[in-house]
Amino acid sequence: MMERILKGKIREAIKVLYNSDVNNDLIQIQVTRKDFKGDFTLVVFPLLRFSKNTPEKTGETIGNHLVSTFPAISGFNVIKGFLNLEISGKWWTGFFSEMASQSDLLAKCRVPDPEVILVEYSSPNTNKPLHLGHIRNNLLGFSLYRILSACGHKVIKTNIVNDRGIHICKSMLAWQKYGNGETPESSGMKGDHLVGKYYVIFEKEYKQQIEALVNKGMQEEEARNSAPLMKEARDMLVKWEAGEKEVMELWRMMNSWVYAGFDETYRTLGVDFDKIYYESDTYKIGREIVLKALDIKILYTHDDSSIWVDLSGEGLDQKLLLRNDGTAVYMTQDLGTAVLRQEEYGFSRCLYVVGNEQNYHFQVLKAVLRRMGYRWSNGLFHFSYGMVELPEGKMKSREGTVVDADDLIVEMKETAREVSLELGKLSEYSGVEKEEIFRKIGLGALKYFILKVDPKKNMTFNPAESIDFNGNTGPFIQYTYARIKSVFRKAEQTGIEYDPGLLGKARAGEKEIAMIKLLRRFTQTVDEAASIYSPALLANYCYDLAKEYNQFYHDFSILGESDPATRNLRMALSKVTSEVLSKGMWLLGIEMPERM
RNA sequence: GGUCCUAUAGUUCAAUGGAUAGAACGGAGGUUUCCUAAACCUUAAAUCCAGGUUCGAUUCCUGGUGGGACUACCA
Repeated sequence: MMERILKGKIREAIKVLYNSDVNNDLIQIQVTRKDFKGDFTLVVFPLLRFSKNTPEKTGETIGNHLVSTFPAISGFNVIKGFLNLEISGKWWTGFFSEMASQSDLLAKCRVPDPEVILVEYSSPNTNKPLHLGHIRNNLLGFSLYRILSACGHKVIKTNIVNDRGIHICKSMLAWQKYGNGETPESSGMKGDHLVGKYYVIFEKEYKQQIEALVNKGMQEEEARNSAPLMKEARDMLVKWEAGEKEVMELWRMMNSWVYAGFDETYRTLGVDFDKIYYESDTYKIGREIVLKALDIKILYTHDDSSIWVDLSGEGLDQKLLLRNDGTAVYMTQDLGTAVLRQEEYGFSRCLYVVGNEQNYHFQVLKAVLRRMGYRWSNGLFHFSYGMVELPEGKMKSREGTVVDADDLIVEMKETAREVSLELGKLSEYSGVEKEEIFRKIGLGALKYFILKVDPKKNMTFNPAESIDFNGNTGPFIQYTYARIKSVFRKAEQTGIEYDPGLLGKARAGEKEIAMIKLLRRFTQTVDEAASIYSPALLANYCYDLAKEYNQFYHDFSILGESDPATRNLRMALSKVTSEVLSKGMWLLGIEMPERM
């Protein structure tokens, strides 16, 4: 790594010039900004205390010393307090030959001490289909999995399905009353959508009952509780918890419909899981640990015998962990899931990909586990991401403003088809091939749009405008890739061969060196994306690289270049760029079409 | 009330405490006998306010203001 070498040389230089030992933190090396001459920049301000001189003089002195002692540095200039070091073209081409010959681009990213890391993502409710918010969740979770795996960690993708509770009973009850035995087969509906339909029917009927009661003079609060449908739903939950046969069978049947539907969505989205947990299993474990903790006086009971934890010492509140009837709440099952996972995998880190609306929940979860003495709770990390909002505000299922995941994916593919057919570049390909290309482009646009944004920020999705295929978009990067592939097809046709052996002989021009510099940043970007959990970093890197390559492609002929060494260099640059783009996008879960 | 997140061109997004705050879309204008114009080039346009720390602040700290979330015996 050039930065590290430079740091060492500069340390030596300061030792010799000023007879001082410098802390590494004070040697700040950065990539030289565009518009300035040079490759790496040393910020000299922090070193003035050693030189006891002006920034200009200090830069000058260090620059001169470096040029005379380190051959890779071919020159320098000092502007204000910035020492811009110029690295010789030979060093760059040398670096690039090495990179071009490497079979595994990510080899440098492997950490010396791999960890076992669990990533929990998706976490759907089984009473309604997935929506745009879940898409962000799934894409982030899956991409984190790929990025952390690329760094050599053993990463386990898990999903926790919220498959129990009153909300599930609502769909079940509505289906029982109004469904007339409708099934996914009989209706032709996707299972999760069918179940979601009955959830909506329940809410509609329930609302009518409340209104009727209020009109008879009842208070709204009371009406809400005494509406017949709600009573029936509660009865059903009691029966479910008691394991009553009929209810369990209905529950299993409708759940199986939902899971089949989810599986389809996951498949089209290109995400999967190594291990799926069900809340209906883990809440029992949660109950046990809560009772155990009560025995050793970590928790306390209220007058009504419900069980609580007092976290006011940690700046949090009291929190209920088990109801007075012994039934579990959300926190109970998450405690159980965490403990179960630790037993099964012995993870050192567990990432919860869950929206920022649950920040408080995860603070409490961690605090309770710590209180209970689980050391590994330190490794729990809430990967808190922002909401996806519509231009008119938050998505609300009650107001029907939810963007359905399946619909959106279909629309994306359709738009890709329209754009593509209009451009008319694919006429020679078969229907199947074309469909595959449309799919990759449509999904690529959607995925990139979501992943390029800093995860912790809320983002806006405008159905009419957000999905573009020009500019800073997935298809832009895919297009760059497809063009490179096209160059190599052309090379094959015309019999131009790429000869890596000639790389050493090429002299790189300014633009070629710019490309090399950018390519060099790939592994650093992967490392950083892993350490700060940010796929967005990688997405933006891929864009920068594609942008740079497009300029290069526009300004220079690759195959048309007559000098064999230069042509080879340009071909190598194209090849490595395509590999980096493809690998980078792969880390985001985005596929690349060979042509478009 | 308390806690957390957030505020950058008209819009959607960038910027390890560093130089002249980058892109894209949209606006205005231009490039195609040449490896894919889903591209490339030119151009106008922005750091919420007030303090503080620093040689240097969009970035860190404090206080405001605006937006969002949480503060459920829902999940």
